[in-house]
Amino acid sequence: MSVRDTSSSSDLASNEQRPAPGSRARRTRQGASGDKPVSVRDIARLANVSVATVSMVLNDNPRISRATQLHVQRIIDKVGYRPNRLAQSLSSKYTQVMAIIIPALRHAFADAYFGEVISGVCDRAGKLGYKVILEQAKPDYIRSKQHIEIFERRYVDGVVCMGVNDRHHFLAEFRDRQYPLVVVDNYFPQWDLDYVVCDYRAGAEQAMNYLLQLGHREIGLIYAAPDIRTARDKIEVYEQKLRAAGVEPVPTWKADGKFTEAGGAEAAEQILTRHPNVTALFAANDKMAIGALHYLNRKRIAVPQQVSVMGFDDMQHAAFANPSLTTVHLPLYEVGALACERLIERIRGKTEKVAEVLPTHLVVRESTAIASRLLANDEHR
Amino acid sequence: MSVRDTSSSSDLASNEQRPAPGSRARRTRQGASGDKPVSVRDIARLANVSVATVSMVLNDNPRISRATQLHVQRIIDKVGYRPNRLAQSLSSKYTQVMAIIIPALRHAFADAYFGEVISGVCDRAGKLGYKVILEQAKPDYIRSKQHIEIFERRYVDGVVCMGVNDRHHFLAEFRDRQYPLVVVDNYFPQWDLDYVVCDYRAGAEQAMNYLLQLGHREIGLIYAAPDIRTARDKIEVYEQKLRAAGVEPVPTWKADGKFTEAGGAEAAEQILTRHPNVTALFAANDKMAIGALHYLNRKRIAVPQQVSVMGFDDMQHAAFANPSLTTVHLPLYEVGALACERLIERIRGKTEKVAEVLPTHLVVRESTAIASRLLANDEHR
DNA sequence: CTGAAAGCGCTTACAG
DNA sequence: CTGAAAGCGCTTACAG
Repeated sequence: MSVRDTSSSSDLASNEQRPAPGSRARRTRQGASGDKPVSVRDIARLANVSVATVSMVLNDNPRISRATQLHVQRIIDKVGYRPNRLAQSLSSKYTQVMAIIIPALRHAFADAYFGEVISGVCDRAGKLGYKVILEQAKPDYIRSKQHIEIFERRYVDGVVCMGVNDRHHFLAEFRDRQYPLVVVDNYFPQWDLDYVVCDYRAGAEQAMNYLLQLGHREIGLIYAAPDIRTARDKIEVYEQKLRAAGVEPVPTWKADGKFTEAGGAEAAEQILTRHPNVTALFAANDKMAIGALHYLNRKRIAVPQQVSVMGFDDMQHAAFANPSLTTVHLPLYEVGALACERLIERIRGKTEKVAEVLPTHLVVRESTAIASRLLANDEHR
Repeated sequence: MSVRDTSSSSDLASNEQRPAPGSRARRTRQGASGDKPVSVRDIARLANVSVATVSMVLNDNPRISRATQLHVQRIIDKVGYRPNRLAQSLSSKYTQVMAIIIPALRHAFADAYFGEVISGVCDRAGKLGYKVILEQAKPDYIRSKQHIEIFERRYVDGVVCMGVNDRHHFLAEFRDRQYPLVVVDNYFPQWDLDYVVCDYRAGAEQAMNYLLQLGHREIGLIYAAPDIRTARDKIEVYEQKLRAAGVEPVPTWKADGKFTEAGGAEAAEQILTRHPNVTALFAANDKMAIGALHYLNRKRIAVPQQVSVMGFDDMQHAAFANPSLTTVHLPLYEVGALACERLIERIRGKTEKVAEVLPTHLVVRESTAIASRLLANDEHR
């Protein structure tokens, strides 16, 4: 016992003077200038305290006296010491990293919808001291359990999932393993997951109320992705609102636009070919609405004089469509930021269920007008 | 000496039977089910080999015999063992993580331009076993040296920088410290940095050649960000090409559109108000071109009959503008993917300078036509 | 070809 | 309030 004590304290003493025994020529990369980066041990030596004390100063441990705190901090600042995060994470329970998981869409990040949410997540994460990694959940990513691996291999403390639908059963695996997860802009009554979402029902109501008030009755719906709960909400509200206005919705007033411009154009064509008396098109996102505008322009159908077009999302370019797009504004940036914040609270042990719904509002621009059948003159406006 | 040996081997022996001494009730979080995750030691025990051997199997070390390799691998697979990446990174030199740094634009990620590049980086990184973190380089991010910190604190092995301009002096700091860096879609003759870029000069030439061939002579330029080298390239080519065609460019044919739709609309207004005889507008990106289209539509100036509009970038929505936009296609996804790949090679020790230039091509759509002054009838097309 | 040991740079009970 | 020691889970010379 005493022998070990002696040997280890002599080891320690020698550490003060020169590099530890085994570390002679290892690791030459740090800073590429060849010098080893400064460590807790260096600070401890300079400050004449133990490494434990330095560590506690670093972590604002209240057990450290104000005097020591200041003394050690001054040295840390002077030397410009930065604790190695890998070592911190290995010792502590946390990596201070979260992942944004988004499914495998072609060039997914090029979509302004996701981009807005990502911006919100990243900004808030940065403010709260977290890093964000980006994960694309392609089918074989899930199959090979890589979404679980990022937790098991200690890459992240939690995940934020966006663009997910009802068939993404992998979401339930996070819950089963108690890995912190917040779903963004969607919700899953069947799986009991935390979520932060825009109020899609209210948004759809605002859109439909406005179109109905303008006198539209035969209203087409360009929907998409019925395997997404919030997307179904829009469809349901559309039908409910028509019925409430005394109009029985015709099934073929609807067409799937797949959330793309091309899909929106095709859907508009389908609906208007089958029902030339439709006076308004409600698209479930701005991209499809812009696709519809494109089709209508090409067919020389005047917007909004002959057909009104209503978008959804209020992406930045909606204001610069020709004509500019009336749409429903979604607080996507805020949704991302809030999801990030709630996730961090979960990681830190908060147990209350997260179920936030943020309000939307209508933005009236130039693609909507009074229903043409109410006017003597189609050219009006 | 013999005392230490004895005591440590008895420690070791006891480790085989039960958790290590100090680890009694620590770390209860892993998997939240309470059980400690399996480690190299567990695998070593199960396979009857040393942890060194397991580690070497994990790292495909060729010194391990084929038989042991297979034997250990089978056990790893059976148990579903996943090495802790934090521990791996702490021991080895690499984190297998790279950062994408992009400057502080409002909701930066919502821009399709950046999104395309990011998609390329992420896809390629995933294939090569790297994770990607997102960093926004706001002014005080740089001021507080956080871009250096991600290296010093061992968050990342390298960075890819996009959206940077000549005043971003922090780029040189990466080079000075020999931190791996690849600049995406821009280049810095003054700083000797690795880069992967689209051929902006060739792209601008394709655009100008086409407009000139259509008979346009008084061509407006909606430029932006002259502090970006590739953006200046477009301006230079525009002037060179005009002169080569015998036209002396008038300074006020140019206006700054700030790379936004609103800026593009304003720039178009400025140019056409001052020079009503301008027959074509060349915008340095699609967003500004769409802003210009918006202004022209509003002013009832027919595109392309009265004024042609040329974009740049070929973003997805360019095809759905009204009218659809003639533009220059940029291989942004490929640029991102290649930058990622070259960065990883750099991280792994390759020393050759990276200076890749990827080709662009013209995409002719409906926003351009023969110069109106050449036609008797302005309504033609 | 394989093993024992030291080390990576932190944090955290534990003891005082 | 502070220090000594063990531990986090890997990798890597070094020795055989």
